[in-house]
Amino acid sequence: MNLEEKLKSAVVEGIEKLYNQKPDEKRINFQKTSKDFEGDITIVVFPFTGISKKTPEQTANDIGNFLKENLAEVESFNVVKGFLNLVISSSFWIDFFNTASATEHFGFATPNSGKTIMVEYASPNTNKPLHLGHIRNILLGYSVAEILKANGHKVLKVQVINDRGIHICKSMLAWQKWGNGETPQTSGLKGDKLVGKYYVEFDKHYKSEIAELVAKGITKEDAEKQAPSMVEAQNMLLKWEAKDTDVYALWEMMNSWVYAGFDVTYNSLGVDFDKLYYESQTWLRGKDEVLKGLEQGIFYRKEGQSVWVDLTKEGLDEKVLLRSDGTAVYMTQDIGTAILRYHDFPDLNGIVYTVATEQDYHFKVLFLILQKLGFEWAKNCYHLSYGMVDLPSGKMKSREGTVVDADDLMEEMITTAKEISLEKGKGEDSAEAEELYRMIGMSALKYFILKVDPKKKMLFNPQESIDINGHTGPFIQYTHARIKSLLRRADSVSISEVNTSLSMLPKEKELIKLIYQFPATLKEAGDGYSPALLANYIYELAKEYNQFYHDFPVLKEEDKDKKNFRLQLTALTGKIIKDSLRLLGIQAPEKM
RNA sequence: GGUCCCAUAGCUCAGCUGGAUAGAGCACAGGUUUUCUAAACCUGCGGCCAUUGGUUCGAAUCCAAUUGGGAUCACCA
Repeated sequence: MNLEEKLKSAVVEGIEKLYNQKPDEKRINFQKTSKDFEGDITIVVFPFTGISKKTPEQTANDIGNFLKENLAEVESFNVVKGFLNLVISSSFWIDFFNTASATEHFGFATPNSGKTIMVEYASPNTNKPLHLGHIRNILLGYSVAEILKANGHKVLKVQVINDRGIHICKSMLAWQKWGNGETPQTSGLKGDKLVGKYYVEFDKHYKSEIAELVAKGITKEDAEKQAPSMVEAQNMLLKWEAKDTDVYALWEMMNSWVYAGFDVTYNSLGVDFDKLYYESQTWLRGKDEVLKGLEQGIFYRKEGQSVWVDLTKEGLDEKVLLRSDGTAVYMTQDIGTAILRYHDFPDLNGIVYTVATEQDYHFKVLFLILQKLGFEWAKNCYHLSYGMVDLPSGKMKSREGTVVDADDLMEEMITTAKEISLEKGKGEDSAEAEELYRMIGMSALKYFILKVDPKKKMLFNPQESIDINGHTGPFIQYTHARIKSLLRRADSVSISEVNTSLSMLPKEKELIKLIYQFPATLKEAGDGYSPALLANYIYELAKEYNQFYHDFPVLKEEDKDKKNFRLQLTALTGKIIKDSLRLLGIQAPEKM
């Protein structure tokens, strides 16, 4: 039983004894005591004045007295208006501290003690390189997965690769016509960049063809359909669906280039996957499921043989699931993929889809359809919807070329980290130093993105993101490095359990209280799929530690017990920072 | 037009299920080094929490309307 639970049941008991009436447990809430008053935990007693029939002050005093007499942890209390401020005994805090220090990964739940959850993230198209938007997706998905693991769940990281469709054919066609056999090896380009180049190439030709046709007096709409490039691309798609050997071989070759390119980016980002789903392998399954639903009368046909689902009762629209020519739409594939996943992993307790907020409607519909099809598990599917990343210049538009390329961005971050280090006179010319610049640059980028509430859209200002002071990843890394440096110097000192009678300084107690909140914060971050909660927490912790570090000696403290205590406090803080950073996908250097 | 999301300091963001005088960082002005990493720490400056009404002991937080911004509503993906 933790402190809050103990307090809660004691408050219930106390109110019952004092006023002969049971209070509503939900109305008992605790909060941190404001800095302006003495105390650790505050109970708001306004809700109980109805029961006590006394003034808030008297009620608070009654309850305070009861708690003080009946709970060893409550050392004293004071009352300000309707606020009952409790002072928790320092022996409680030290006891807690000793246990936490002795725990391997303090705050983490026992591995595999919870549910099995699949987290989907990244899921790019294969015709364009990854950009800043993908970075937010990837960092979020990865971090959520790691946080869920830390909360004891078994997690499967997956992505679905959109490797099928007309867009791929466009790149293929352009490469065939104008590529002269160029490969990543001969061009020196990353595979995804090379394929992306031909996608752009296609678009260029396509547009000029349209312009030509329009000049001849054809409407724009018709021109878009008649343009020779488009007709050819569509033919290619038909050939692909018929598994034409040549087209298939080309498709496989170019996809392999893209995957190799993506892998490089994933590697730089430090993320991984347990399983990949390819749409080319799942799209047919979706068709089957839709046809089954049609037989069961869940869906219906419209004129022209297209298949639809009616969601008007749910306040949504009608949605097409199969075109009149029988081909699949996006939704069809997603239905198939979801069902396949539960087939692959029967013990799955939920799927988290990390997909941009633009698709809120799509996922609402998807989950509804799955429920209509009778899949109970659909209610455990969650759309982790994240906001767009805007630039100071406005929105990112791939068509307008205002996209921030993922690889370029990372490189720039690392270069800047190096420049700053050199400016500060901390640079040196070694492989080790290069690795450090990489860690710092990447942490600036990752923290900048992860500290923002996923649901909210965010502004990505390149200059601020590269910042290393203040509320940033490097600041937290620095705190960790500082801690490590201190501990290195202390390695000859034996660390032993702290005596509960030791008197703590306010700053030390503040640190312990903050550490006390770590498990709850980690749990909230998991339950709410929000790395931002964790990110903001470690910033607080790092800041609190830095203040402590600045004001009080650790190694130079002469009192042996105090020195031991401070060393352990330092060690525990360092462990929590390191563990938390890892959950955010950020490395914690030993030196900076 | 329907539906959904958002609005907090000059800028970027915190503020958990309603609780005490709304917090950080950046920017700006200044200060701290014979002592464990100054990528640190401290002080100052900065707010009608978009507006209006409601709910109640109590609202940045809940409800409604208004204004401004964004997303979405394809036999696209």
